[in-house]
Amino acid sequence: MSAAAYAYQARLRQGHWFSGLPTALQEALLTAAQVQPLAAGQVLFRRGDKPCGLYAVVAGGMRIGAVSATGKEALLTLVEAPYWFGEISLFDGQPRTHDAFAESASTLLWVPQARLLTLLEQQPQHWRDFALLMSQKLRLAFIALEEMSLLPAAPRLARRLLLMAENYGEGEPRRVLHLPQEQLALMLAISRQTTNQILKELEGQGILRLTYGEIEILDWPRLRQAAQ
Amino acid sequence: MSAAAYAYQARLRQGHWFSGLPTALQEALLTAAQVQPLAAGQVLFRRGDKPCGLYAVVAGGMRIGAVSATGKEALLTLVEAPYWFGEISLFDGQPRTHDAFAESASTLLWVPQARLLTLLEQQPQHWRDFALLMSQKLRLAFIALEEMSLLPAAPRLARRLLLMAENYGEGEPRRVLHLPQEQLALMLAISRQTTNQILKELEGQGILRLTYGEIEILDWPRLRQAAQ
DNA sequence: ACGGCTCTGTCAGCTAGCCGACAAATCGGG
DNA sequence: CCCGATTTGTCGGCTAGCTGACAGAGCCGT
Repeated sequence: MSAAAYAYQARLRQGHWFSGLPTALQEALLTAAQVQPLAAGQVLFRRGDKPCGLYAVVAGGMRIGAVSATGKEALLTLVEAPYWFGEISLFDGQPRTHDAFAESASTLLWVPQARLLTLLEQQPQHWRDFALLMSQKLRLAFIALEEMSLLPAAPRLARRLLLMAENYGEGEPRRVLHLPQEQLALMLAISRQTTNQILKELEGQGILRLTYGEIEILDWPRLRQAAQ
Repeated sequence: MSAAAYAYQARLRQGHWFSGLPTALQEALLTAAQVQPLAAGQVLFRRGDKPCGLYAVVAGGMRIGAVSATGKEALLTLVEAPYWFGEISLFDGQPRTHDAFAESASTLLWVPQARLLTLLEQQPQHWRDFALLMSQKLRLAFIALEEMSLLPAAPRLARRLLLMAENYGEGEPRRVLHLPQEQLALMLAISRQTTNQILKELEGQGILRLTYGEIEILDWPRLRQAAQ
């Protein structure tokens, strides 16, 4: 359809999942995709919304989380390019599990649900390829659940930093994480104050450098060590 | 192959996932399945094991969990008939995420990996049906993660009791849960003592009845209320 | 019916991490 | 360049839930 999506082909190929797809499916996705720009803070979908298709972050970043009945926020992840999400509702047709909104001005590729389903009707073997996305997330979720019950706050924080720096396995490692400590706290389910305390401790050891709204990783091996 | 698996057809049809499958796939699964009895405590697979196929509990119960490097155990779930598990490794071919062993003397149906893959090569549209299993688990994992960060121990425990009584959405609700408080504690990542305290509190309110190794649900509406 | 095992019930500290509060630093817009 | 908003840094008090310990109760094999 819109050839505009092809502009991001190279960026997407840096991702683990996309680059592992058969070329024909890569092509089909790009053909079906539409470019969707988002302003900072703009909502893409909310928990409970109807399925609307699959998305890829190609620029900027998305916050995926949920707000509880009592107003407390649980942040699941903060993802950057090249990262695909939204596949659960593709499979089961059930409502969205989370809220998604742009962390900063961002660009997404959007593959509408109907086009995906048409594609999959013609090429049903690709269901497996999309399921692969889900299996990655299920593995990550299991790991997170387990760490939550077994590890104290400090190593959990270190692990999360490493995971985010590697964009959850997609893309190249980044040295600088652009996120406020408050949001990191929400992801780890620890308070902002405790988060700050642990970060300061790591900075004191020369492992991190903290600046306004940013965390820079200075010493990867020792950060890995702090993650146990 | 072995017609023995057909003996459990009716039991499996009580499950949400299996009963929703196309009849042809139900048949194919039963044909491909082998009956596998397990003694109490017997290990089915361990974290890190190679993929070996898909399993269904048809009698007894399985404990799914993992032991950390430091020896602490995190129990993910305790599942009873009719419940299917083991599908993640089917999709990505990666090692098992958890340990699985029989809670009591149990009977499983085992559909070997190779047979499944052959079946899926011939009927690739069924990849979606298996992915549905995964989507259910991912949704449950997300809910668990969120509750862990947002809810205090007591409502979390109440929710888990309800979930287990409904066997995680599969099968009919059961009034009596046969599990020691210690195991419930491991699932919720709270201590055995705290678990006991909360249970006693609920018993005092007439919501539960506690006996040796068992928890009986007396008042469903009020348990739901205690779960917020 | 006895002894060992598992499970429950309940103490009394202890402590990790929460909460509220507030000052200081940084950033962006008019 | 100034003002308001956001973020960081750091208190001190509080408390939910942990740890360890131990008694009693139910169950199972011999």
